[in-house]
Amino acid sequence: MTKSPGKAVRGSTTGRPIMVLLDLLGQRWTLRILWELNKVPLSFRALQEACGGPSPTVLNARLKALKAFNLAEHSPQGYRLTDEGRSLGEILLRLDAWSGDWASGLSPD
Amino acid sequence: MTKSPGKAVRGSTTGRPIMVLLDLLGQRWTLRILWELNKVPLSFRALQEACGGPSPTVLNARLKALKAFNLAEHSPQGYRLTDEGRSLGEILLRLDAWSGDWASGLSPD
DNA sequence: GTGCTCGCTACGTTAAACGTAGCAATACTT
DNA sequence: AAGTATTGCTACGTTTAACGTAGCGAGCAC
Repeated sequence: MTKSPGKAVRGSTTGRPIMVLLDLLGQRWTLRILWELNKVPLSFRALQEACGGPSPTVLNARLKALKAFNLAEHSPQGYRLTDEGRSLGEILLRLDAWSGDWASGLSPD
Repeated sequence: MTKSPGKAVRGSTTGRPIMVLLDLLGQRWTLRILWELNKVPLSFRALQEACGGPSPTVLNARLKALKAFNLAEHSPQGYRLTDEGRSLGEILLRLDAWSGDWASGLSPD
């Protein structure tokens, strides 16, 4: 069974796109994979290393999901984000910017 | 041990804020909790229901983390986002907007 | 007191992720 | 052509995260 907007996901039966997205991004490694691929295309093994060593089992599962959702694809140059994936990646860059301010407010040195 | 920017997290030993953030948001229910609290403050039990029924064990663990990271707090009106939490919530609204376009591109009816 | 809701904690069970091993396919080397 | 390396995985037994139900102590309502 392939999850997609319109179908039920963990914690929501409505299948609203945002719920599907939150469910997808809430799975371990998904955000990190998007983050890494947003910087540069990587081979399976290179991606695994860049992420800090998730098991190939999970990595493959996540890549499968990202491909099914048209966010990533497997090119000759390795795995990379699609156009849609890159537009999502831009939001991740905002998270990065945000996290800087956030960190400087926490546990001040 | 309390994780915080500067300390190691799953998949990263550097403790860069973005890594801490991706780790936090990549835990199940965290994004959803932020999403719900970004709309309206909720009591523990109401939040649990709004999220679609995560176990109280996990919910409490997430709330603990969000409080430790100064993203949420427990007010007399229930759990709610801090100022910082709300600024993160704004980025989630962007995710919502993005997900609309994303969904319309997937599996066209 | 009786009965509510509230914020949890306990605890046994299921599901997700781990880590190591290894295989088939292609590419590179000599 | 034969050997070596790399790539993209799959298999599988183990550990960790999340589940789900039960229930407790505190506070308020009547």
